[in-house]
Amino acid sequence: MATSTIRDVARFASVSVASASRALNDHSGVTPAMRTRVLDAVAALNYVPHLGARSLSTKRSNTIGVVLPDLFGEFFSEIIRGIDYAAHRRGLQLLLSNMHGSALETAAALRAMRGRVDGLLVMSPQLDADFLSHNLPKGLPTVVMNGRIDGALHASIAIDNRAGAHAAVAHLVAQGCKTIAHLAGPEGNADADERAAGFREAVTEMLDDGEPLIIGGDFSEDAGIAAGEQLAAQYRRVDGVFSANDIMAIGCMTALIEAGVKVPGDVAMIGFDDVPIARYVTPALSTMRVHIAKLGERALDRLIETIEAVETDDALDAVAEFLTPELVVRASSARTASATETTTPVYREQGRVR
Amino acid sequence: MATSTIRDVARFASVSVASASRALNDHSGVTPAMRTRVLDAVAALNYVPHLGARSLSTKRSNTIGVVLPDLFGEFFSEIIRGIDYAAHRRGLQLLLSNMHGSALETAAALRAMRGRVDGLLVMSPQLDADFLSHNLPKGLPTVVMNGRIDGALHASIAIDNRAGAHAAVAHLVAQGCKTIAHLAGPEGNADADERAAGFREAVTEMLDDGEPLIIGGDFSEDAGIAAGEQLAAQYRRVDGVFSANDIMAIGCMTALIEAGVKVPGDVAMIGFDDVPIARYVTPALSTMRVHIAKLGERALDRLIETIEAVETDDALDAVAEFLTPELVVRASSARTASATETTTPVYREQGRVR
DNA sequence: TGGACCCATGTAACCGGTTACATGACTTTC
DNA sequence: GAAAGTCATGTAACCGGTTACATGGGTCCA
Repeated sequence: MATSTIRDVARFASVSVASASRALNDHSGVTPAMRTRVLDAVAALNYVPHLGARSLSTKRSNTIGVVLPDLFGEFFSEIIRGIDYAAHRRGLQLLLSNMHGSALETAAALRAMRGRVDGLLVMSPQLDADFLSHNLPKGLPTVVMNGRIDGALHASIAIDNRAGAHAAVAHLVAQGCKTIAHLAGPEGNADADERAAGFREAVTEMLDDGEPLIIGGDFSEDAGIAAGEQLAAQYRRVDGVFSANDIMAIGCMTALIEAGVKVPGDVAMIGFDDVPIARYVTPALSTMRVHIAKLGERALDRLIETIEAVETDDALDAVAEFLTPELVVRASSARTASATETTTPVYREQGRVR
Repeated sequence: MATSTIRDVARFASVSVASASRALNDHSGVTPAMRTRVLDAVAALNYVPHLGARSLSTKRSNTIGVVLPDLFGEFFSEIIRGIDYAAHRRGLQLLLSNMHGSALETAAALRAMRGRVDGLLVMSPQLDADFLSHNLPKGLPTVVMNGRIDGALHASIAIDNRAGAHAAVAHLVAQGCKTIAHLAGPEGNADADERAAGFREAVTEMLDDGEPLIIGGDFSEDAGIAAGEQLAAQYRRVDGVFSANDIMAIGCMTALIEAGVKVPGDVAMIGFDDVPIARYVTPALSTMRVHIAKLGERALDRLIETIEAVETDDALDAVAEFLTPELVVRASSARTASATETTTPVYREQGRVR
């Protein structure tokens, strides 16, 4: 049985297509008799509306486009979860497009959204504003997630990496650290760069000797291990490490401990992200928790606002919004017995989580 | 500037819409002159084709619908990653629809795919075949992932949970375990039920006393902890535990160790899934690795085959395909020093992974 | 030179919905 | 009882593409 159209339904019920459409969409001014006739026909023919056709004429797809770069596992699922949660509440669907690879391909992915979505959520830590404004289908409401701030062209929402770095350093200092090193992420990655910048600022601000000590990395566990080995071998003693992400922190810890350096006794360690593994390693890793699902959720909410603003012709200026990471203190940074200093927003765990 | 249509392009280039369309789609029989005129117009107007309209007339959306239940983090991202990987290779996009909640809602999600996708990937460990065949838009190629086998109605692909359970039990037996308990997942969940069934079979087959010992659980860490406490307190000594998933296994291990029971000394432990955390806990958790990304990838590949078969009117019967989990031996099950028995497909790690 | 053929281009129908507007039956009102 | 108003229903245009078929200019060959 070929799938049936609304005209089939209309014919079967001996009414016009307009009436069928009205009955289906609960329009006002439809006789109960008419409604039941149409619905009977729908049931008889097992009719399912063709949403592509519908959105062509209504100019509404009830779909949000999501364009993401290649993301590390947890990050990806969490951001989608957040977006999906907010989308689901509103009966929206998600058109997903991962962009592995070239800018050309990314441009194609963005174009491919035209006429299929009501709005766009783009995450592009490595793409600049210029590229975006050039390749985004004009007139499509867009919210940029976690990207470089682009001069009020689009609404954006991002992690406040600088503030996070500050809080991390402040915590280490409060633990009594005097010489703090930063294990950096890949250069060119916006998050990594901002965390490094925040680290520099915080260190020059809070420590006297103030020579910002930065070790290169690339977010991988191996980079962390390399850094740990390097630190262990080094003459100059570092007593605190702020890693740009948790994975490197874990690698670094492993290498340090293997080399006989005590964590947190000799070196206090703090990461960034709060990946699930962080609380399972030994010692459990202190970190700056990034509520990544919330980032996605908030992004979708703002996108909806933007879409509605466009519809009502309200000018809504594209403010940048930030989510502040929260300090999570665990064993890896507890150098002093009185490790109960309170830095800005502190989340202290009681026992097991979840 | 309102976004322009192909008619605008045609007008601007002073040609017909048909010619414009042909030029845009690289059809044969288009003069180079014509082509450049059209492309110039496209550039001048910054035209981007409306893919919704295109798919309406071509009956091809180049999009695959993906309907998933609420999934635990890693699982979700991995399956999407696999699907995306295979989809990306073919220039396909993904329309994502998570179904939290009711069957009614799920039915709606499935219907909402009509006219927007070329095929459907459905994962439904808790839905039965009847429901599916009733609510899937008829005539839409579909592959069921990890669901109950439904009598050749749709192609399906799933984890071979039975085989996995067998392998796990066989491994424990090879380690010298005499009394093995199964920490089960939630009843009604297909994966959980199959793993429990496999456990029963394996135990009655391999152990003499053969009374299958099953502890209820729900895949959560808390359930694992409860089970661990129960086991530690119990009179009858269990010397091996096969948990229906890793999370419960970890909880169980934690509770056992806390109660003074040695793992693997007193009780050998093996999980299922191989979540990333498994290798970070102490002792590292032996488990049945499920290559979940591959499941998604393979599902998409098969969906494409199905779609192509439909197009060429080839009858392609709906075979069920299985992915066999591989045994990963880590510390938690290494009871004997000579813990080098080889069960079916064994993956033995050398040092750190990734 | 004229008919057959080729081929680039144009015209218009179509995909499957929605909706502005026209129509006509039925009330209401004086 | 006719004019005005209401309201359910139908007709047809439209959303923005693609494509079957018609058209007509040019080449080829007898």
